[in-house]
Amino acid sequence: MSTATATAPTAAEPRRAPRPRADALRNRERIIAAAREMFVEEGAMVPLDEIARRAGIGNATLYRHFPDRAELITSVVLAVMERVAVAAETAAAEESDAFAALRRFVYAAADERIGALCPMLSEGFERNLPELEASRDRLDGAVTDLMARARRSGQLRDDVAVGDLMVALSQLTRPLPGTACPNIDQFVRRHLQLFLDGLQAPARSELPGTAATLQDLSQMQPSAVG
Amino acid sequence: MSTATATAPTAAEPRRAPRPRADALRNRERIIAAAREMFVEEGAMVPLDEIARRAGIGNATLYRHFPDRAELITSVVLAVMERVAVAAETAAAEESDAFAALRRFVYAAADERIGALCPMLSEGFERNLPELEASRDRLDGAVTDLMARARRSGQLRDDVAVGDLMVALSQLTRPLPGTACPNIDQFVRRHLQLFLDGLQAPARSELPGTAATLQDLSQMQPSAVG
Amino acid sequence: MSTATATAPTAAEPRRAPRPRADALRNRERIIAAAREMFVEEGAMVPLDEIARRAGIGNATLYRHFPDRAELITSVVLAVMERVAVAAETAAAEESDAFAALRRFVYAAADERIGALCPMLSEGFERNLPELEASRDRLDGAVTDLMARARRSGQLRDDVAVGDLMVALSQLTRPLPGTACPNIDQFVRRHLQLFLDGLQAPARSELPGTAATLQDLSQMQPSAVG
Amino acid sequence: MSTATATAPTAAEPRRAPRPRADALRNRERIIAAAREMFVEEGAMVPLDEIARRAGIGNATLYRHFPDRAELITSVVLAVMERVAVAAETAAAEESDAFAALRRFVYAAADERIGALCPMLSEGFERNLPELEASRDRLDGAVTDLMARARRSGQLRDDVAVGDLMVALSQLTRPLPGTACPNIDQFVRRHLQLFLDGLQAPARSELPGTAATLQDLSQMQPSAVG
DNA sequence: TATGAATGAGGGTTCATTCAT
DNA sequence: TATGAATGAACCCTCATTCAT
Repeated sequence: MSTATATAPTAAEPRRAPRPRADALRNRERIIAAAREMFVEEGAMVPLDEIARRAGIGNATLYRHFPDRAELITSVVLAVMERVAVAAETAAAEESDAFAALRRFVYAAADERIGALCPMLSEGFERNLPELEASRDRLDGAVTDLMARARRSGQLRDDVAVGDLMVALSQLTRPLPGTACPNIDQFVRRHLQLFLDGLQAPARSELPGTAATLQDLSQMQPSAVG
Repeated sequence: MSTATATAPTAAEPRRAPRPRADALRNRERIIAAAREMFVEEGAMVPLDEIARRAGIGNATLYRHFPDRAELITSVVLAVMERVAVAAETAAAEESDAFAALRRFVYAAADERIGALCPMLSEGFERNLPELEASRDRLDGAVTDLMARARRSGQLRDDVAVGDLMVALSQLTRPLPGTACPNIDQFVRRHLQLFLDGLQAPARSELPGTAATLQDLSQMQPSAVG
Repeated sequence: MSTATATAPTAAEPRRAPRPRADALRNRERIIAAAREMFVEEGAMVPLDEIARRAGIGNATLYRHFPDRAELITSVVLAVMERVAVAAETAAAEESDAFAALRRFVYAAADERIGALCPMLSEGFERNLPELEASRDRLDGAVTDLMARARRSGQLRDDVAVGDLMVALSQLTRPLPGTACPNIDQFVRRHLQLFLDGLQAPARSELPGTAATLQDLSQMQPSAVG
Repeated sequence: MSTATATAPTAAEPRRAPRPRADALRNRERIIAAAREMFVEEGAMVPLDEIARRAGIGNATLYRHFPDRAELITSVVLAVMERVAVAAETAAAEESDAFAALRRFVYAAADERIGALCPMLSEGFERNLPELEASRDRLDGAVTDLMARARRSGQLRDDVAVGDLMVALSQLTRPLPGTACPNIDQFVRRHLQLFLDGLQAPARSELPGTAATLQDLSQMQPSAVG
């Protein structure tokens, strides 16, 4: 990326990414914010024109920034993942009790609408982009640390891994398409808490199957569909 | 279902429902079965023509049986709800241990693809149809019984209600649209087990909000959307 | 195609092309006719909606018959090629003088708007469809015969082949996109006549390059485009 | 072009055209060159952004020089017409035999991609611009001279005029849109030669219709289109 | 002036729904 | 009744053109 010299292009580099314009950047952020909201509220299939309208821009501008829906979804996923990773790191840093930190992260992730990440498990989603893998690894690392600490303190059962937490968390907070009823949130909190209780040590049961990391999830290939 | 008596036309009602033909009934069942499969595999927005094709009938035939998508969804929800209610009753009848019965129901509901019920929470879904309410009450009653019994035996925490279980169950087993990866099932089992562990008494935390019945969920009105 | 038994499907063939409906066939013909006119008048890039409107049908109906523009172009090319082949055979049958037959064919082809065939030389046009090859071979055979006869009678120069005639004929009669000026036709007649005069024996010059058949033209692959 | 004197601002005309900057002129030429190439390769409907990119400039710069596609086409037509006129004059000057000069011109025009002139016959093309008429007259004059000389020498038939030659020449060399197959050129040479043979005296037939000048062609108004 | 970005209008295509056989 | 066909509305996307840097 040559970030150091990026702002001073020499004659040897003729016109290479000549500094993104301020309003373009602002538009890009607006689009991602609008898309995140609408993905959460309406599902990943909302008309892109609606997103553009919510972002207050023309439809073609959206296409300039994100050539197709996949690109937009990827960018939203990236943005959410970053925010959730930050939440995990913040929880670890600011909470002294290990399980309290885990709980705080879970609620923070819900607030960040982590359910918006679920399109990344869909068919056709490109899981292997470098940026995405980097962000995923960052999130994975932060949550792994949170869980390891809780496990060391004897509060988290041994037989669960990051994948268990993240997928259940995503599913439990997943938005109902077409349902923008705010009441649902209070129920989600209860489900999360019950799930957290189930995560506590000592384990009250033996889990079927095996634990999974985020990488495992990323590797899962969707089966062919007729 | 009780179709035998319900449709028997008396002499006083001249031809109100002129006897559904055998093949028509078979078609109706085929459509519902195909729709349930495809809702689970592809989401509730699959093209109706695809459902018709999977059911092996013409598209217009589908419309004869179900005038629009909502009708079809309602019928599928009804069918699933019936099957899940039966599963609850069976679990109660055949399992001696109260929490084992609850667990068996949870897994049976997962097998019945209870996640396909989630469209009933969507905007535009008509929750107040008599048939639907009857079926919902039956399911509610059966699960309430299961939970009451488990609570009486001291195995289920006091602060949870049917709505908590059913919504979380639906969410955790909810299919990923466009993702037909079978691996996901093994993870779902783990999540359900962890959730069940969180349901056990003694309660390991104090739940936020209040417990909800299925009736409460049905009353929730989706907020207006621009 | 099993045309003989097509109207009486046995139980052994469950629903295989259950007889095309009369109005569907009529629509198909209307679309092809409208498309041919508009391709000739406006070029191959006319909006398909315009074709549908000219054909007096809805736009989606056009897509039911021809899934994309390529399919439609292929069908139009086929139809024109058939008509032109018939014209060649008719000219051969009804004209006693060999060169007169050739001339009659050339003018008939112009009247059939053979210039509408030119899209078949465009990039992305699928040249290798069986039906297309059959039609092309029929046309090639008919014109080859016409030319052979004229050559035997000493009226046609030896160094020209079917490809020379057909491509020049297509180009000279090619419609000007956006130009529906009828005056142009009288000029086209002059050009065709001049070209025919150039085809007469004895040859007034030595032609560069080599003669080409229609097959040769079909084999030409368009080079990659940046 | 006579740019030197035409744009020299006198003291009486205060800054009517404030001296075109060197790089602006260079850009203008680049655009025309790029447009000519792409019109020939891809047809007159290529996206203007593509032309700008091929020319190595921004899209808005193209619009500064040519407010719309029509202006650009006009300029390209002008440029090509100039080059073809020069070719005609050169052929007349350097070739002693009259018909050889005509033949040389025909091939030179093909090399100059005279087929790129065909948009000038399209609907919406503004034929009556002074510059265009001047250029057209120059070309007309040069070709008329060539033909007159060949006619005087008894090598060119009497019943053809400039319009016959130029339109046929344009059509026969016209590029196939989307087809950049180089093989076609060898065939074009054959067609041109055959056409030239048809032009030779003595006339082998009587031509239908009447001969046309370039002016006649310019006068032809496209008929109204639905 | 040259440029990247923004935009609205329009074309291609799909899909829920209706029609006619 | 069951069906293939027809339809228009809506979505995605492109492109000519304008705006702001």
